[in-house]
Amino acid sequence: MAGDDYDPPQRVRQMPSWLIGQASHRAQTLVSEALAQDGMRRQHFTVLTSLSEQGEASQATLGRRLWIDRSDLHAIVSELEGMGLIARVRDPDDRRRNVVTITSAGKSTLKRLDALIDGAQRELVAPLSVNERRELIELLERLLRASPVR
Amino acid sequence: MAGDDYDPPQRVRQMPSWLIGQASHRAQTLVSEALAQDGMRRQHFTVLTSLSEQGEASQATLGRRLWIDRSDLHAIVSELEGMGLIARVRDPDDRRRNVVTITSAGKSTLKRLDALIDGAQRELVAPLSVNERRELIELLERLLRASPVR
DNA sequence: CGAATGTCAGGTCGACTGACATAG
DNA sequence: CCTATGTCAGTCAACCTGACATTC
Repeated sequence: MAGDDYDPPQRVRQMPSWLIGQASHRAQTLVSEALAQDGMRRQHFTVLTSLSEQGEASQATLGRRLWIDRSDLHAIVSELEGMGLIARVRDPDDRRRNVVTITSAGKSTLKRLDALIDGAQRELVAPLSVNERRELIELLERLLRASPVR
Repeated sequence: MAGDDYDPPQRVRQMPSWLIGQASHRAQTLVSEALAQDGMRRQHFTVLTSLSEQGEASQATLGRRLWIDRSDLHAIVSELEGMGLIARVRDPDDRRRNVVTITSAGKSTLKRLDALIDGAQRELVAPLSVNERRELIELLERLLRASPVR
Protein backbone atom coordinates (compact mmCIF):
# COMPACT_ATOMS: atom_id res chain seq x y z
CA MET A 1 0.00 0.00 0.00
CA ALA A 2 1.25 3.52 -0.70
CA GLY A 3 2.16 5.09 2.62
CA ASP A 4 2.67 8.60 1.25
CA ASP A 5 -0.94 9.68 1.61
CA TYR A 6 -1.31 8.14 5.04
CA ASP A 7 -2.80 10.89 7.18
CA PRO A 8 -5.52 10.00 9.67
CA PRO A 9 -7.51 12.83 11.26
CA GLN A 10 -6.11 14.57 14.34
CA ARG A 11 -9.15 13.53 16.33
CA VAL A 12 -8.17 9.91 15.79
CA ARG A 13 -4.42 10.37 16.15
CA GLN A 14 -4.82 11.82 19.63
CA MET A 15 -6.88 8.97 21.03
CA PRO A 16 -4.94 6.83 23.50
CA SER A 17 -6.81 3.79 22.21
CA TRP A 18 -5.59 4.54 18.70
CA LEU A 19 -1.96 5.03 19.72
CA ILE A 20 -2.04 1.81 21.69
CA GLY A 21 -3.70 0.03 18.80
CA GLN A 22 -1.07 1.23 16.34
CA ALA A 23 1.73 0.16 18.65
CA SER A 24 0.03 -3.18 19.10
CA HIS A 25 -0.33 -3.68 15.38
CA ARG A 26 3.37 -3.02 14.94
CA ALA A 27 4.26 -5.30 17.85
CA GLN A 28 2.12 -8.16 16.63
CA THR A 29 3.51 -7.85 13.12
CA LEU A 30 7.09 -8.04 14.37
CA VAL A 31 6.36 -11.01 16.63
CA SER A 32 4.30 -12.87 14.05
CA GLU A 33 6.91 -12.44 11.37
CA ALA A 34 9.62 -13.63 13.73
CA LEU A 35 7.69 -16.74 14.74
CA ALA A 36 6.69 -17.42 11.15
CA GLN A 37 10.34 -18.10 10.41
CA ASP A 38 9.78 -21.29 12.37
CA GLY A 39 6.25 -21.86 11.12
CA MET A 40 4.72 -20.85 14.46
CA ARG A 41 2.07 -18.45 15.61
CA ARG A 42 1.81 -16.44 18.81
CA GLN A 43 -0.39 -18.87 20.65
CA HIS A 44 1.98 -21.73 19.89
CA PHE A 45 4.74 -19.79 21.59
CA THR A 46 2.58 -18.87 24.56
CA VAL A 47 1.51 -22.46 25.14
CA LEU A 48 5.04 -23.86 24.84
CA THR A 49 6.35 -21.18 27.18
CA SER A 50 3.68 -21.87 29.77
CA LEU A 51 4.33 -25.60 29.71
CA SER A 52 8.05 -25.02 30.01
CA GLU A 53 7.88 -22.45 32.77
CA GLN A 54 4.76 -23.51 34.67
CA GLY A 55 4.68 -27.22 33.96
CA GLU A 56 2.13 -29.62 32.54
CA ALA A 57 -1.57 -28.90 32.69
CA SER A 58 -4.91 -30.01 31.37
CA GLN A 59 -6.22 -28.14 28.36
CA ALA A 60 -8.85 -26.39 30.42
CA THR A 61 -6.30 -25.25 33.00
CA LEU A 62 -3.95 -24.11 30.29
CA GLY A 63 -6.72 -22.15 28.67
CA ARG A 64 -7.56 -20.37 31.90
CA ARG A 65 -3.92 -19.63 32.62
CA LEU A 66 -3.36 -18.05 29.24
CA TRP A 67 -6.85 -16.73 28.59
CA ILE A 68 -7.18 -18.77 25.45
CA ASP A 69 -10.62 -20.15 24.68
CA ARG A 70 -11.06 -23.90 25.05
CA SER A 71 -12.02 -24.35 21.45
CA ASP A 72 -9.09 -22.30 20.17
CA LEU A 73 -6.70 -24.08 22.47
CA HIS A 74 -7.90 -27.39 21.10
CA ALA A 75 -6.66 -26.41 17.66
CA ILE A 76 -3.34 -25.07 18.94
CA VAL A 77 -2.67 -28.17 21.03
CA SER A 78 -3.54 -30.45 18.13
CA GLU A 79 -1.10 -28.61 15.88
CA LEU A 80 1.68 -28.70 18.45
CA GLU A 81 1.02 -32.40 18.99
CA GLY A 82 1.22 -32.99 15.26
CA MET A 83 4.63 -31.31 15.25
CA GLY A 84 5.78 -33.52 18.14
CA LEU A 85 6.40 -30.53 20.39
CA ILE A 86 3.94 -31.55 23.10
CA ALA A 87 2.38 -34.78 24.32
CA ARG A 88 -1.30 -35.10 25.13
CA VAL A 89 -2.38 -38.04 27.29
CA ARG A 90 -5.64 -38.84 29.05
CA ASP A 91 -5.41 -38.25 32.80
CA PRO A 92 -6.04 -41.63 34.50
CA ASP A 93 -7.26 -39.87 37.66
CA ASP A 94 -9.82 -37.79 35.79
CA ARG A 95 -10.58 -39.25 32.43
CA ARG A 96 -12.17 -36.04 31.17
CA ARG A 97 -8.79 -34.32 31.18
CA ASN A 98 -5.96 -34.29 28.67
CA VAL A 99 -2.64 -33.73 30.39
CA VAL A 100 -0.42 -31.67 28.12
CA THR A 101 3.36 -31.88 28.45
CA ILE A 102 6.19 -30.28 26.52
CA THR A 103 8.52 -32.76 24.79
CA SER A 104 12.27 -32.43 24.42
CA ALA A 105 11.70 -31.49 20.80
CA GLY A 106 9.36 -28.82 22.10
CA LYS A 107 12.02 -27.52 24.44
CA SER A 108 14.63 -27.16 21.75
CA THR A 109 12.11 -25.51 19.42
CA LEU A 110 11.23 -23.14 22.24
CA LYS A 111 14.90 -22.18 22.57
CA ARG A 112 14.92 -21.07 18.95
CA LEU A 113 11.62 -19.25 19.35
CA ASP A 114 12.95 -17.44 22.41
CA ALA A 115 15.75 -16.00 20.32
CA LEU A 116 13.34 -14.94 17.58
CA ILE A 117 11.02 -13.31 20.11
CA ASP A 118 13.87 -11.44 21.77
CA GLY A 119 14.87 -10.04 18.41
CA ALA A 120 11.35 -8.82 17.75
CA GLN A 121 11.13 -7.21 21.20
CA ARG A 122 14.43 -5.43 20.67
CA GLU A 123 13.29 -4.11 17.32
CA LEU A 124 9.98 -2.97 18.80
CA VAL A 125 11.50 -0.85 21.54
CA ALA A 126 14.56 0.20 19.56
CA PRO A 127 13.37 3.83 19.24
CA LEU A 128 13.30 4.20 23.04
CA SER A 129 16.13 4.65 25.50
CA VAL A 130 16.56 2.13 28.29
CA ASN A 131 14.90 4.48 30.74
CA GLU A 132 12.00 5.11 28.41
CA ARG A 133 11.47 1.40 27.95
CA ARG A 134 11.17 0.96 31.70
CA GLU A 135 8.76 3.89 31.88
CA LEU A 136 6.58 2.49 29.12
CA ILE A 137 6.45 -0.93 30.74
CA GLU A 138 5.64 0.62 34.10
CA LEU A 139 2.82 2.72 32.66
CA LEU A 140 1.29 -0.18 30.77
CA GLU A 141 1.46 -2.40 33.84
CA ARG A 142 -0.32 0.26 35.86
CA LEU A 143 -2.94 0.61 33.15
CA LEU A 144 -3.56 -3.13 33.13
CA ARG A 145 -3.42 -3.72 36.86
CA ALA A 146 -6.60 -1.71 37.25
CA SER A 147 -8.56 -3.75 34.69
CA PRO A 148 -11.63 -5.61 35.95
CA VAL A 149 -10.66 -9.14 34.99
CA ARG A 150 -7.59 -10.56 33.31
CA MET B 1 -14.57 -17.13 31.52
CA ALA B 2 -13.22 -17.67 35.02
CA GLY B 3 -10.49 -15.12 35.61
CA ASP B 4 -9.30 -16.59 38.90
CA ASP B 5 -6.77 -18.98 37.35
CA TYR B 6 -5.47 -16.39 34.91
CA ASP B 7 -1.68 -16.51 35.29
CA PRO B 8 0.46 -16.32 32.15
CA PRO B 9 4.16 -17.17 32.44
CA GLN B 10 6.60 -14.47 33.54
CA ARG B 11 8.49 -14.79 30.28
CA VAL B 12 5.37 -13.67 28.46
CA ARG B 13 4.25 -11.06 30.98
CA GLN B 14 7.51 -9.19 30.64
CA MET B 15 7.43 -8.86 26.89
CA PRO B 16 6.70 -5.30 25.73
CA SER B 17 4.72 -6.72 22.82
CA TRP B 18 2.53 -8.59 25.25
CA LEU B 19 1.90 -5.61 27.51
CA ILE B 20 1.04 -3.49 24.50
CA GLY B 21 -1.20 -6.23 23.16
CA GLN B 22 -3.07 -6.55 26.44
CA ALA B 23 -3.57 -2.80 26.64
CA SER B 24 -4.75 -2.80 23.05
CA HIS B 25 -7.22 -5.57 23.72
CA ARG B 26 -8.67 -3.60 26.60
CA ALA B 27 -8.75 -0.41 24.56
CA GLN B 28 -10.43 -2.01 21.57
CA THR B 29 -13.00 -3.69 23.82
CA LEU B 30 -13.92 -0.40 25.48
CA VAL B 31 -14.15 1.44 22.16
CA SER B 32 -16.08 -1.31 20.40
CA GLU B 33 -18.58 -1.62 23.21
CA ALA B 34 -19.08 2.14 23.25
CA LEU B 35 -19.67 2.33 19.51
CA ALA B 36 -21.88 -0.74 19.56
CA GLN B 37 -24.38 1.29 21.59
CA ASP B 38 -25.01 3.09 18.32
CA GLY B 39 -24.61 0.01 16.13
CA MET B 40 -21.26 1.19 14.82
CA ARG B 41 -17.80 -0.30 14.49
CA ARG B 42 -14.40 1.33 14.75
CA GLN B 43 -13.91 1.81 11.04
CA HIS B 44 -17.29 3.49 10.72
CA PHE B 45 -16.16 6.04 13.27
CA THR B 46 -12.78 6.54 11.62
CA VAL B 47 -14.33 7.14 8.20
CA LEU B 48 -16.95 9.55 9.50
CA THR B 49 -14.33 11.46 11.47
CA SER B 50 -12.03 11.74 8.48
CA LEU B 51 -14.80 13.02 6.23
CA SER B 52 -15.85 15.52 8.87
CA GLU B 53 -12.39 16.78 9.71
CA GLN B 54 -10.57 16.38 6.40
CA GLY B 55 -13.40 16.72 3.94
CA GLU B 56 -14.76 14.63 1.11
CA ALA B 57 -12.59 12.15 -0.73
CA SER B 58 -12.66 9.30 -3.19
CA GLN B 59 -12.72 5.82 -1.71
CA ALA B 60 -9.14 5.18 -2.77
CA THR B 61 -7.92 8.41 -1.18
CA LEU B 62 -9.87 7.69 1.96
CA GLY B 63 -8.37 4.23 2.14
CA ARG B 64 -4.85 5.58 1.85
CA ARG B 65 -5.51 8.29 4.44
CA LEU B 66 -6.79 5.84 6.99
CA TRP B 67 -4.80 2.79 5.97
CA ILE B 68 -7.93 0.81 5.35
CA ASP B 69 -7.83 -1.65 2.49
CA ARG B 70 -9.86 -0.76 -0.61
CA SER B 71 -11.94 -3.88 -0.39
CA ASP B 72 -12.70 -3.41 3.30
CA LEU B 73 -13.46 0.25 2.78
CA HIS B 74 -15.96 -0.70 0.12
CA ALA B 75 -17.98 -2.61 2.68
CA ILE B 76 -17.74 0.14 5.30
CA VAL B 77 -18.79 2.83 2.84
CA SER B 78 -21.70 0.73 1.63
CA GLU B 79 -22.94 0.26 5.17
CA LEU B 80 -22.61 3.96 6.00
CA GLU B 81 -24.43 4.80 2.79
CA GLY B 82 -27.19 2.37 3.71
CA MET B 83 -27.58 4.20 7.02
CA GLY B 84 -27.77 7.55 5.23
CA LEU B 85 -24.68 8.86 7.02
CA ILE B 86 -22.63 9.44 3.89
CA ALA B 87 -23.33 10.11 0.22
CA ARG B 88 -21.43 8.38 -2.56
CA VAL B 89 -21.56 9.93 -6.01
CA ARG B 90 -19.61 9.29 -9.17
CA ASP B 91 -17.02 12.02 -9.82
CA PRO B 92 -17.95 13.70 -13.14
CA ASP B 93 -14.32 14.77 -13.66
CA ASP B 94 -12.98 11.25 -13.23
CA ARG B 95 -15.64 8.67 -13.67
CA ARG B 96 -13.58 5.95 -11.98
CA ARG B 97 -13.92 7.70 -8.64
CA ASN B 98 -16.68 7.71 -6.03
CA VAL B 99 -16.71 10.97 -4.11
CA VAL B 100 -17.72 10.27 -0.54
CA THR B 101 -19.31 13.01 1.57
CA ILE B 102 -20.67 13.07 5.09
CA THR B 103 -24.37 13.95 5.33
CA SER B 104 -26.00 16.04 8.00
CA ALA B 105 -27.39 12.85 9.49
CA GLY B 106 -23.81 11.61 9.51
CA LYS B 107 -22.67 14.71 11.34
CA SER B 108 -25.21 14.39 14.10
CA THR B 109 -24.47 10.71 14.46
CA LEU B 110 -20.78 11.56 14.71
CA LYS B 111 -21.54 13.94 17.54
CA ARG B 112 -23.05 11.11 19.54
CA LEU B 113 -20.17 8.80 18.65
CA ASP B 114 -17.67 11.43 19.78
CA ALA B 115 -19.22 11.44 23.22
CA LEU B 116 -19.18 7.65 23.38
CA ILE B 117 -15.55 7.54 22.28
CA ASP B 118 -14.52 10.14 24.83
CA GLY B 119 -16.12 8.07 27.55
CA ALA B 120 -14.18 5.00 26.46
CA GLN B 121 -10.90 6.93 26.35
CA ARG B 122 -11.49 8.28 29.83
CA GLU B 123 -12.20 4.83 31.17
CA LEU B 124 -9.10 3.45 29.47
CA VAL B 125 -6.66 5.91 31.02
CA ALA B 126 -8.52 6.23 34.31
CA PRO B 127 -5.82 4.35 36.27
CA LEU B 128 -3.20 6.94 35.26
CA SER B 129 -2.60 10.44 36.54
CA VAL B 130 -2.74 13.32 34.09
CA ASN B 131 1.06 13.42 33.93
CA GLU B 132 1.28 9.71 33.34
CA ARG B 133 -1.22 9.94 30.52
CA ARG B 134 0.96 12.52 28.81
CA GLU B 135 4.03 10.36 29.34
CA LEU B 136 2.35 7.29 27.89
CA ILE B 137 1.16 9.18 24.84
CA GLU B 138 4.60 10.69 24.35
CA LEU B 139 6.31 7.31 24.58
CA LEU B 140 3.90 5.65 22.18
CA GLU B 141 4.27 8.49 19.70
CA ARG B 142 8.04 8.14 19.82
CA LEU B 143 7.73 4.40 19.35
CA LEU B 144 5.52 4.88 16.31
CA ARG B 145 7.38 7.78 14.75
CA ALA B 146 10.32 5.47 14.11
CA SER B 147 8.22 2.87 12.29
CA PRO B 148 9.04 2.26 8.63
CA VAL B 149 5.70 3.14 7.09
CA ARG B 150 2.35 4.19 8.53
C1' DC C 1 -0.34 0.86 -23.87
C1' DG C 2 0.06 0.97 -18.53
C1' DA C 3 -2.00 2.66 -14.19
C1' DA C 4 -5.75 3.80 -11.04
C1' DT C 5 -10.39 2.83 -9.25
C1' DG C 6 -14.19 0.33 -7.54
C1' DT C 7 -15.88 -4.13 -6.91
C1' DC C 8 -16.04 -9.09 -5.74
C1' DA C 9 -14.42 -13.56 -3.96
C1' DG C 10 -11.66 -15.43 -0.84
C1' DG C 11 -8.12 -16.41 3.14
C1' DT C 12 -5.94 -15.54 7.66
C1' DC C 13 -5.55 -14.77 12.61
C1' DG C 14 -7.42 -14.01 17.05
C1' DA C 15 -11.50 -13.73 19.91
C1' DC C 16 -15.82 -15.61 20.77
C1' DT C 17 -20.58 -18.53 20.98
C1' DG C 18 -23.40 -22.52 21.15
C1' DA C 19 -23.90 -27.24 21.18
C1' DC C 20 -23.01 -32.01 22.58
C1' DA C 21 -21.05 -36.53 24.45
C1' DT C 22 -18.37 -38.16 28.14
C1' DA C 23 -16.89 -38.08 32.75
C1' DG C 24 -16.88 -36.41 37.30
C1' DC D 1 -28.84 -33.61 38.88
C1' DC D 2 -25.43 -30.36 37.88
C1' DT D 3 -20.84 -29.25 36.39
C1' DA D 4 -16.35 -29.73 33.97
C1' DT D 5 -13.90 -31.19 29.94
C1' DG D 6 -12.78 -31.88 25.29
C1' DT D 7 -14.52 -31.46 20.82
C1' DC D 8 -16.96 -29.54 16.77
C1' DA D 9 -19.24 -26.07 13.95
C1' DG D 10 -19.63 -21.54 13.17
C1' DT D 11 -19.53 -16.13 13.72
C1' DC D 12 -17.04 -11.78 13.74
C1' DA D 13 -13.75 -7.78 13.02
C1' DA D 14 -9.69 -6.38 11.06
C1' DC D 15 -6.33 -7.29 7.80
C1' DC D 16 -4.76 -8.96 3.47
C1' DT D 17 -4.56 -11.16 -1.52
C1' DG D 18 -5.78 -11.80 -6.15
C1' DA D 19 -8.69 -10.94 -9.84
C1' DC D 20 -11.52 -8.23 -13.19
C1' DA D 21 -14.09 -4.46 -15.79
C1' DT D 22 -14.17 0.40 -16.33
C1' DT D 23 -11.86 4.62 -16.84
C1' DC D 24 -7.98 7.53 -17.15
